[in-house]
Amino acid sequence: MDDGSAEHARQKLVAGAADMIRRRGLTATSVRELAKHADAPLGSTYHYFPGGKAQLAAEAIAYSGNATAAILARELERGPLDGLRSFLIMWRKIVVDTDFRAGCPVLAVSVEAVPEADGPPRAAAAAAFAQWTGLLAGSLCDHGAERAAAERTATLIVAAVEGSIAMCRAHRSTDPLDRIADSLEVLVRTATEPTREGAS
Amino acid sequence: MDDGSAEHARQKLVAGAADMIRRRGLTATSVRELAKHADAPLGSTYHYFPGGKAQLAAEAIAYSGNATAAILARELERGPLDGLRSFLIMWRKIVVDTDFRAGCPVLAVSVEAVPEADGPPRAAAAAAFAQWTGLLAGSLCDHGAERAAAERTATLIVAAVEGSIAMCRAHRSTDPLDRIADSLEVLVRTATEPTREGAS
DNA sequence: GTCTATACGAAGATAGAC
DNA sequence: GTCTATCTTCGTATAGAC
Repeated sequence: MDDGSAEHARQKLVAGAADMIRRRGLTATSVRELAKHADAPLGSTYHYFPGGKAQLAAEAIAYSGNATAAILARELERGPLDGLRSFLIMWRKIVVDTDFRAGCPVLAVSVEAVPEADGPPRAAAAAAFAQWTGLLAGSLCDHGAERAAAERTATLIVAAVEGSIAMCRAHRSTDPLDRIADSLEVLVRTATEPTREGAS
Repeated sequence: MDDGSAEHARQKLVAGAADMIRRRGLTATSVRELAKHADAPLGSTYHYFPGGKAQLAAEAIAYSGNATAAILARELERGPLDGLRSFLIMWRKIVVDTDFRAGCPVLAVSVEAVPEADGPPRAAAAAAFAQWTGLLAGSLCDHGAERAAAERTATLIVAAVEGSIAMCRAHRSTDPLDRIADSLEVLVRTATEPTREGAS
């Protein structure tokens, strides 16, 4: 039973790290405050994560990336267009619900070339981006898109969404996210109906 | 002549801040190291920038945003497509020349909701994004695009470029930036030739 | 195995010597 | 006006008591 609560405490730290990185970025996320927020002693943090902050960050990024990928994969089952829309709505909800104070932890880690962010955390960020891009590209391929075009479109979607999340936070407005929606939908339609043969 | 060298020292601090924020983000950029890098005593920093780190950061963001805008405006004179290409090449050069260790300082500030980043720095970031988007949208309008479509396309370009810069850093590869290029060019062509009437 | 107490350095900012 | 020396707080990480 200790296993259960111990793993729970560990998980709480990872989830808390993801949330804090999402808001402040990695450097501004202190292990101290993280432990306090998770009601865990500071020492426990280094017991669960011998690799220190870097390990904690890497697991937080992987956790967050996988959670997003799971939702994306589920929504993509209804087709690439529905997947795209859900993806946009999901991020929109995060920035709105936090009054533009939170964004994407994967993005945050990717723009901080601090020693502790290199290595595991950066690798986890790259894996998350690759996972999301791969899911989108796969769905586009499944719906008639050519391989190369699918990868290009998927990359553009991920890049545009990430960039617009940051722009929304800077502007304290959802306009950037809302404005890219239409163009991305057009791109998805174009990619999945290359010859415009009148698919459903 | 003291004016000249004093202003030079000030400018050196601003440029150094922009460079450091570009690489590490705002939180990991210390005023101490900044002063050392600019060969200025720590006290001088607070003499030039009474507002402390926040003021320094805000000026660094504005400086960087204006520099980018100046280049973008110049290249856009040859048309939106040439402007887009130059924009992409410019960012590509930054990430490649620094071995993927530097990105966009405006983006970095936008994803760090730390107290010192709110206020002036965040406002400067929003202004930079708005300036770039405005320049692109204006050029698209000048070349036949409708107002709303121009703004959507311009926003998508800025968002996609910013996002792909972060992805390039995470992957340590220029693939993301290279992959979005084609799609963005198609979007610009579509926006400026809405009825496909065979413009020059 | 868990956690308190602490080591050690660096952060932002300032006071006061030149 | 310029800058050195310092104050205070907070960072990561650990040692050693329970």
